[in-house]
Formats: sequence, structure tokens, C-alpha cells
Amino acid sequence: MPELPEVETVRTIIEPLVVGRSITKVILNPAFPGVLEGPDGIDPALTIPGSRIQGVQRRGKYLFFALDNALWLVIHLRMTGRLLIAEHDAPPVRFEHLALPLDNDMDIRFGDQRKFGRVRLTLPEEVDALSARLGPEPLEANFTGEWLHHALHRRSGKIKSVLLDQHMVAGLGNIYVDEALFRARIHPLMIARDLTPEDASRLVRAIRQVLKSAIRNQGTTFSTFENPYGESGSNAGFLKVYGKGRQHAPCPRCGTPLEPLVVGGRGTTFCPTCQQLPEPDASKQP
DNA sequence: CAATCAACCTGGGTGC
DNA sequence: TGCACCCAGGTTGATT
Repeated sequence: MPELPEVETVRTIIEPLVVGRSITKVILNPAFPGVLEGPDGIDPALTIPGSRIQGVQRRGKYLFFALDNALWLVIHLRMTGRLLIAEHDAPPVRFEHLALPLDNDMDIRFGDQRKFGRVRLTLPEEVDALSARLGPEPLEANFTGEWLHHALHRRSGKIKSVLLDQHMVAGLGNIYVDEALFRARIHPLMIARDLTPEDASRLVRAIRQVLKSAIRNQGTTFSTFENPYGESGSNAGFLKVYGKGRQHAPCPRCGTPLEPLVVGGRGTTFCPTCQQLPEPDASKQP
């Protein structure tokens, strides 16, 4: 479940190891066909070799490798994808789909136990279109309480579902939405447009704090996340509510047993004391 | 346009 | 101990 902090952890580690290096080969594992995609008429396996990596950027949960042939390698880890660095002669990583040997002694390896992850050679205009479809970066300055309050104005869905929508905000997934709503004391079922400006402002601060601290801890390893060296992140031990609803663990703030809930088909945990739905406003009834 | 939901996958957990 | 079943969730696409 790599979300923004996990993808940023991968980016931070991998960028200095690959920038300036050329990709010499594309090695596909025939057991996992279809992981590598490209634009119509361009075979990525033929086009990638010889290209030099100029930089590695992150947008939401996507990684963008800028190549010197003006194309981009766009990688999404989805649920269980892993991007690892290994020496040329190191054995394949678990569920290895793709190896990209560099012009030193290292390879970039992509593995994914569940075949959801994707590596796509992408035209610049496709990258622009993809980025334009995503909401703002929650750690950048334009993501403010005022902006969020306005953006939620036309949304009649549940706040948790709206925050998971990458068109609204880029990079949040199930873990950090639950954590941020808990921190901001907002019920996951609250209707998005009913959030007050103060709610939106608290929520923005909570999202930022939750993401920043997860990045500091190199991400959350709940089941499969590993950084490019194959190491787990340490943020799982700092989660306040995610995954704790089913066993009714005590709320770390007030001690009330946490409650599990399904919202938009996603497992959800909240504190029934700290995160309450607002009273229905009688003045708005006909 | 927005909301909802099935589909894609498979390791790991649960219950019998 | 074995086995059938169910669950986890990021994104896409169909449907309402």
C-alpha cells in the first residue's frame, strides 16, 4: 500500500543512485508479461536502452523518471509493487517482473506479487495530462484549508471517499486518510461539503503532519513495503488508528474502544468519541 | 459531473 | 492438519 510517504521514500533513496546513469538493457521476466507498457507504435524494450536518467520526480503516488530522449518512465507501485536496487549478478528479487541494468554495476529491479503495478514509457504530453488530472500535492503551499474548503463545496460524498480521490488531493491512501481524519477529529462519514472552514483547516494541518512524520520514518510497512535497499519503514509503530478497529484497541487520545467501519468499500477505523458527526442543522430543513 | 461498485490479483488469515 | 473461503486496497471503467 505505497502512498505518498512510501513513494517519496523510494524516490529519495533511488534518485542519487540512478541520476546520470544510462539504462543499458531491458530484461523482462516471461512469467510476468505485460508489466511494461508504451505509447502506440513505440516498443519500450527497444527504446529504453541507451537512454540516460536525468532525474526522478514524484507526483502523488507516481514516480517519474526523466530520460534524456525526452520520454519518461512512469512507475506506479499500486498495492504491492517494489522498486529495488541490486547488483547485476544478484539473483532476481521476489516476484521480479523487470530488470533495468545501468551503466555501472547496479540494476533497477521491479517486483510485484500481485501484478497491479505498472511501468510505462510515456510521452511528455501524456505525463502532463496525467499530472493535470491529479489534485494538488498535500505538502505544497497551495494546499491550504481555504482551498480545501472551497474544493469540497460541491462534493456530496463522504469525506473519507473524497480524500481518497486522487483528483481531489494527490497521494493519500487508506492508511493516511484514517490517520489524518483521526488527528483532525473528523468522522469519516461526514459529508464533504458540510466541513466548516475550521474543519478544513484542521484537516489540512493533520494531513501534512501525518505525511511528514511518515516520511521521516521512511514510510509504513504494513505488509510488503520496502525501500530500494529492501528495508522496512518504521512508521507502522507510530500509527494511531489504522488497522486497529477490528480489535477495538483503545483510542490513544481518550481510551474509547476504536470502531471498524466500511467506507466506500475500504476498511476504516475511527474513534466514536473523538470523531463525531455534526448535529443535523434544523434550520436547513424545509 | 459526481457517486458507487465491480474488477483486477494473490498471500495470509480465519473458521470448520 | 487440511481446506474452503474471505480479506486487504490503488486505480480504472461501467453504471446509475
